[in-house]
Amino acid sequence: MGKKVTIRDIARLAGVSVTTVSQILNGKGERFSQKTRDKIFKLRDEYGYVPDFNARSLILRQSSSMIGVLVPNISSPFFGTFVEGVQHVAQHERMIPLIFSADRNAELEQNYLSQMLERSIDGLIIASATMTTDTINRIIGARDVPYILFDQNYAQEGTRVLTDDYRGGELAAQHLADLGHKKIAILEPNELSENFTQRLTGFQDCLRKNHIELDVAHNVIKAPLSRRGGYDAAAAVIKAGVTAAFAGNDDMAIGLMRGLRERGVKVPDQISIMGYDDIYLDEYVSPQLTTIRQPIMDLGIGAAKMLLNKIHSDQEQEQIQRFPVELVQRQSTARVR
Amino acid sequence: MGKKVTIRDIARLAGVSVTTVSQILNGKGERFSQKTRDKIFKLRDEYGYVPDFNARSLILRQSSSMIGVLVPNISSPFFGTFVEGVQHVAQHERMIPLIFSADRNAELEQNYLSQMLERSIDGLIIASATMTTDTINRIIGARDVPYILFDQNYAQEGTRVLTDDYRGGELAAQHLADLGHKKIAILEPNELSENFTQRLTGFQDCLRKNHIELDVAHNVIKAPLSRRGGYDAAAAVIKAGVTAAFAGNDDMAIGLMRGLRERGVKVPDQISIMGYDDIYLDEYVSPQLTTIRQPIMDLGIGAAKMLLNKIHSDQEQEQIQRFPVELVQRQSTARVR
DNA sequence: ATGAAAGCGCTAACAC
DNA sequence: GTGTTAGCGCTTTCAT
Repeated sequence: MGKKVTIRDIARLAGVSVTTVSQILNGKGERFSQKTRDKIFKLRDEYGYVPDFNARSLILRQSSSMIGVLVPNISSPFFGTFVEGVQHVAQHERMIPLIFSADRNAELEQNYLSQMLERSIDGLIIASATMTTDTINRIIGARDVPYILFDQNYAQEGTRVLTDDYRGGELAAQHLADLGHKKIAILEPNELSENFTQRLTGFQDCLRKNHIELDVAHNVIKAPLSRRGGYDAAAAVIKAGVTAAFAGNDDMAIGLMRGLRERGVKVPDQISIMGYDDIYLDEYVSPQLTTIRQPIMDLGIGAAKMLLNKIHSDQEQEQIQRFPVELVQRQSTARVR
Repeated sequence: MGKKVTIRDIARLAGVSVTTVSQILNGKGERFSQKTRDKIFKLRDEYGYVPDFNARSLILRQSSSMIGVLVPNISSPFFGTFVEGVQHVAQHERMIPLIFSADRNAELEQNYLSQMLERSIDGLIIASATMTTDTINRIIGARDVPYILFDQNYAQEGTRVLTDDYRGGELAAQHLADLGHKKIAILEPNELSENFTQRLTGFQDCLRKNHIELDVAHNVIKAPLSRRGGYDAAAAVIKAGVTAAFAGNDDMAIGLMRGLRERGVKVPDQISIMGYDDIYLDEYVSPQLTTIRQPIMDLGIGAAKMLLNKIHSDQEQEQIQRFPVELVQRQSTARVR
């Protein structure tokens, strides 16, 4: 790496003290002669001197100015967009986001979490598929690191950004009910994180209100929350003999549509499909996907702002920021016939 | 934030010296009595003591163990997947990737670059849409930070991972030629980065070999490299009266297909569409997209490995790692009629 | 078995 | 105008 040049090297080379160099280079050099100043700057450029980040932050007791972001899957449109929102806010405050994609792997998640903590991160945004608040708190330990929960969590407490999942479920159910569907299937993940529980409760409550019975034994289909998961569940959906299906998220819905297409089932003519999230792809698949929109980018922005706020104000109090959802009606749902 | 507990606090609390604490906590405490050791560990847990990262790396002269990754757009399937590849390798070596999505914004890119450099990053992977190697070198300055170039760069030099873009262009052209297409349009971005130049040269050379004329004046359509860009270019493609179009990347192709669909043009019956990249969506759109496959995840893995290698071995020598491309034939292309 | 002391590279009171 | 000095929190050599 080539030995690093230190402030002392520069001082020696210039025949001045380190103070002089330090002050001048930090823009506090008014009191030094122009000649000295020029010399120092010249030397710095010549030798490519850069202050050691560690030494500097050690003495200035700066925070690391880093926030951690833990998501299941950065290459998904949903989390990719979310992260862009976070990054946008962070950049604004010259905070660096450490982004980790842990692929729903518990060990990896905890691993990343520890690594971030070691680096004395200022705060965390966690969309963990596996960790409970207990686990998180245990790893954080006595450190005073604020965190914001988001999306897939097994938590009913803690500061977090939420969307109105119950309402989202209702909107979806009402939409299908309005179209006259009576036989409806649900695709949901094996482990129900809090947001899914809400969403499904809203969905089922609303069906009931419309006097529609959900055949829980046959029409609640478990599948991974992914395109692949939806794709593989196509057979089960067909077998269920339903006229509509509500997928856990858009990825899943898009996979399901592909699976149905390959089996010769027409969407929405034979089966209506609803997703959830409103990822940017929805408009590009065919038929365009009807879904419940979450303001994904805003969620990222909101989470980041909330976290920064918490970092700066140091208030213990639990906060919850709630975002609205809405029905986005496109082409994958139609009146039953 | 709560005052941080230092090693001295622990030492004082335990009634021992800082040496004792340091040694024991760093697993070099064999020489101390079991009783002391227990006491120290207990105190650490009780007070949540964690060594200060800066102080520690200052004295241990550790590197930051961070690598920077600069991409145009983290929420795109292409770069998302690439980044996952990078992260995979980094994790393995306990390196932390700093991931920045700069949205093809020159100022932002340089900003991020500086920020990373300030934090004495160990190396960089740059898929910059705007910076030349000159700009990069200028910002890096005298620092000895290795970097790997990737994808969109205006560079014909420097250590980098490449795919055989010329060959990819050829494969695409040959495929369309084989299907009997004579009237072909190209969708390309306004600024041609090196990989695009190669790709298009390969494409055109191959057309020529097949005695197909490309009407450069009308059938080379400029559009942003995005779904939106492709979507908006649909009218121009129709107007060009071609039987096939080769889009700059899959995102663009997917947008284009949507645009054509909305205008009642059937793909591939009326117009065949080819993309480039083989992002994971290609199989989920309808018709499934024919494309030239780049091994995206492998590129990420390769770039990261190469960078780590360069960081550790400190060799100046320019290296190039080349990855193969291949034709993936799906449903968006068909024999002309 | 334990500790004193030096020093990593830097900044900032406080001299001179 | 410029330098001396005292740390920041930590690890490590070398005594004791």
